[in-house]
Amino acid sequence: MTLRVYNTLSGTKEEFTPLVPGKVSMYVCGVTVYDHCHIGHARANVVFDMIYRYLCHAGYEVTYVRNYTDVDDKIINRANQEGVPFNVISERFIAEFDRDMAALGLALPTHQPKATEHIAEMTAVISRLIEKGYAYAADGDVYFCVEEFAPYLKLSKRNLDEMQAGARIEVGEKKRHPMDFALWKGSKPGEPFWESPWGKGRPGWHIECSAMSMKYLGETFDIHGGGKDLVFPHHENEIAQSEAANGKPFAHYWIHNGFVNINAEKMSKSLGNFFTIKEVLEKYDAEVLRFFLLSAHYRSPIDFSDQNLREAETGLERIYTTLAGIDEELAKGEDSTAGEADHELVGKTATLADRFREAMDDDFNTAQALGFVFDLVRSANRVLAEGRGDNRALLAEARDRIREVGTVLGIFTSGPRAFAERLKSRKAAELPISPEEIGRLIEERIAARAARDFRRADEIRDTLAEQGIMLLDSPQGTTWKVK
RNA sequence: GGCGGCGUCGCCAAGUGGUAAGGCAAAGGUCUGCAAAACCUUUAUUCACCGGUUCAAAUCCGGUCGCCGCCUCCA
Repeated sequence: MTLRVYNTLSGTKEEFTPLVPGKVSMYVCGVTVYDHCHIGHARANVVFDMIYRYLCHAGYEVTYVRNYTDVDDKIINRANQEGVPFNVISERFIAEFDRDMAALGLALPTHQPKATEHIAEMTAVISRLIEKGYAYAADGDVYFCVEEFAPYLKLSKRNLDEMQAGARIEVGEKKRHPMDFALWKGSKPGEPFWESPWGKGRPGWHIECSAMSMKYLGETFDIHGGGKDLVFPHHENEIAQSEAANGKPFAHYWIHNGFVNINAEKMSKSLGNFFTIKEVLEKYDAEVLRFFLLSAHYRSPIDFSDQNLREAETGLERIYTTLAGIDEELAKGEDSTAGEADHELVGKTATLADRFREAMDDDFNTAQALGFVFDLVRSANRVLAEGRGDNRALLAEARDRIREVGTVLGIFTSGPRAFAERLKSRKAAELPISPEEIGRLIEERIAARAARDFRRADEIRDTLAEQGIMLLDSPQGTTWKVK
């Protein structure tokens, strides 16, 4: 089975055929670095990280480019508010972005170009557009002439007349057509600027992606991605600039991820209903967040709520519990006897990689892929519960298959014990009782149980339970966890 | 107003022509001094509603209702 990808351009799933066999070139729009990232940014970046990892896993040599938009109105505004140069703001939030992405366990893209380091490439594209009659300079600004580019709006599937009827467009006096967009903006006093054939100024938003993708990936490349909200105008304008300048197709496959919602409404800065990545990571483990984001298909909206995050946490814990159980079983040694291998577990283990690939080949269906993992987990748990000391090699195999899937999705990457400890210490910090006090009560209970004073033992269990602590008895002793 | 998407068990979520994955929650059982975890069993004859096409539809077509997104910066 071959990879099939939903292409926004055609509106259908298409078989994925890269330009150069065995290689994939992919450009994803990064962030404008003027503030901390929110969960919506987390989703977009986790989704494309997953796609990147899967393409690599599928054997492609992938060149992945993700940019930083480090000059723009919002950055300048913030810099003015704080009374600092714009690059102080952009550098600060580039560092914050990098920190957030590292916390989420993202692989680094091949290239992470910054707009301000590619001004020359941009002015070159703009000059070419003017020469070809697709753009015009007007009093220090340069605009793209949308009427000159016939396929304009082919990605968002609109038409110019209707867009105008919508009439929320400001008719810039320098523009010939109200939909024309800026390639270059003449700088006002106090704004950062670069020299150009049209005077001092700075690039428009869209041109950086055209120029940088061309530099790192060529005039035509395979995949261009970003959030759904970038379809219009950003990606539409990129297509116009690049295809007009080069006379060649731009990106072949356009992939857009769905939004993160809060109460079924889009999370966004303007609505003010957003959570930053840092806020969420104070409450939930990064792997839990990642698991949650991948538990729905990347194009569907996903609703962010405490309940959903907690469910994701419980689900992920279930998988880790199994991995821990397998490790414990294996610690007991080799297969005890040459017993018969459990048929179901053999089957589920042997087919996981294929089923995973099938799900992922169908437009990166991570939700289905995780369902298959849970299938195998249940089989493994059954064998574990049956105390099959004769199936250890098989259990080890199952664990390795689960881990393999996890590597591609960027989850199950911790040791099971480390994961459990992380969750525990995170939750313990919110408890009304100290771990020392819990330990003391556990000791007391052990003594009570040894004396068969079950009444006192249960009293202690109940007291702790009231404070959200569950005691777990096992032959190895008593441990506790936070519920 | 234009364009696009969605509506599947109490909740989350796969499934896009062949007779409803998976997770969470819930109930019963096994295990346990009692618990927890884990295992086993149960939980949608039905996929917003109404028509139509088909041997066959959650999946295709038409209509209705509801929700959301884009059309302005936005992942």
